[in-house]
Amino acid sequence: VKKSRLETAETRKKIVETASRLFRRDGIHATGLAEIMTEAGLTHGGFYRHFESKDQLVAEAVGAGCESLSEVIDAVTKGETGKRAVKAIIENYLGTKHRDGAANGCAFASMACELARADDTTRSVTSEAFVALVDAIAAHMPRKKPEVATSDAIFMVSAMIGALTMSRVVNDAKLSASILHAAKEHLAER
Amino acid sequence: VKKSRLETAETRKKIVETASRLFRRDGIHATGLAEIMTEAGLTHGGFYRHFESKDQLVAEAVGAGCESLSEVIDAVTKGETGKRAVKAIIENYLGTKHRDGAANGCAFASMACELARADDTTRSVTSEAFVALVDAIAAHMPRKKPEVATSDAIFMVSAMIGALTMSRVVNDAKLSASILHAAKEHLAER
DNA sequence: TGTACATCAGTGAACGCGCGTTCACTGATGTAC
DNA sequence: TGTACATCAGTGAACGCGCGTTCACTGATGTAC
Repeated sequence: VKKSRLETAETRKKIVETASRLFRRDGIHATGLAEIMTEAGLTHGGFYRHFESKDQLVAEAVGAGCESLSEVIDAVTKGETGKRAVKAIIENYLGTKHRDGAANGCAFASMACELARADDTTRSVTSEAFVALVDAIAAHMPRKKPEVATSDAIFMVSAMIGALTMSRVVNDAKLSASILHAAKEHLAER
Repeated sequence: VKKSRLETAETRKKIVETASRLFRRDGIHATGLAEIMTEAGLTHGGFYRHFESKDQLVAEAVGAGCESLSEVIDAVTKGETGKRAVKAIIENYLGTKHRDGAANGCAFASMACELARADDTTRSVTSEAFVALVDAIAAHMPRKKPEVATSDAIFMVSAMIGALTMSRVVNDAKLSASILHAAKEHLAER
C-alpha cells in the first residue's frame, strides 16, 4: 500500500528516531532491524524502501542522537551564561536521571566503544557532533582565550563521557554515585 | 584425545587470553567463539570442556584484561613515587601507542559500553577491577587525605577512560591528538 | 611395576535461531492526458 | 475535472549466513588393582 510523501517522510523519521533510542539503550550490534521496525509500528520488510543498509541507518540514528543532546544542552542553559551555564550542563549531564536513562541520553556515552569500530561515515558524523558539542560548551567560556576555552571544553566533554559511562558500568550504587560526584566536583572547580 | 592436566590448564589459559585480546580489539558481541578458538589453535567444539557459556568466558576474559592493565601500571611506575608516578601513568595511558593498541590496552576504554550491558558476574568483576585501579593510583598520592586521594583517583581514571575512548572514536587525527593532549594537560595540573 | 579400564580434552558435524537482506505482491498515491 | 496508468510504501515469506550450543566419537591420560 503506497503512502503519501508526507507519510513516507514521517515513517522514515520515526524509524531513525526509534533506532536512535534502541541503539542508545541496547547498543548497535545488539539491536536488530526487525526489532526497530516492530517498535516503529511496521514490518521489517519495508526497511529497504527507506535505507540502503543497516550501516546507513546507524549513521543517521547516531546523528539524530547527537542532535538531541545538543537540544538538551540548549534547553538546560536557557537564560544562563558563562560559568552558570557550564555548571548547569555539568549537573545535568552527570545527574542520575541521565545515568539511568541511556535511551534518551548522550550518544557518545552509550555507544562510544561501538562507534570507535563503526564505518567511516558514522565516525565522521560522530566526530562532527563531538566538535559541535565542544564548540557549544566553549561558547559559554567567553572570558577564556579561544584555544584555552576549546581545550577546556574538550577535556570537560571527554571527562564527562568517561564518568557517565563508568557510572553505568559499575555494579555498586555507592561507587556509581562517587564517580558522578567526583567528576562534578573536579569539573566545577575550574 | 585427552590431554594432561598441565596441558588442559594451559589450553584454558590460552583461550581466556585470546578472548581477552579479541574482545578488546573487536568488541565482545562482534567476537564469536569459533574465532576465539581458531585463534587459540583449537576447534570450536572443545570450548564447552572449559567453560559453561560465552558469558562465563566474557567474565574471565574481562578480568584478565583488567589484571594486565594493573601489571602495565606497576611496570610504568617502577621506581617512581608520588607525582612522578602519577604523571608516568597519565603519559602512558593517554599515549598514542595505547590509543592504537586497544587489543592489549585498557579493558574499560575498549569495552565500557558493552560492559554496562553485561551480566551481573561480569559487571562485578569490572567494578572490583575499577576499585583496584583507583586504589593503586590513590596509593601514589600519599600527601593527600585518603578521601581526597580516592576522589582524585576516581576522577582521573574516569577522565582518562573517556579521553582515550573518544580519541579512538573521532575520525580526525588532529582532533584525536587534541583530546589526548587536553586530558594530559588538565590531569597533570593538579 | 605392570595391566585393565574409566575419564575426558579435543574433533568435526550438526542443531535451532536470529541476523541483514531480497523479493513477489498489494493497493493507495501521484501523474499524464 | 475526470479517467487511466505508472509508481512505490508497506507486507510477509524466504534467502544464506554465522551465531552459541550440543553431541557422538577418538585416543592419550590418570587411576585402581
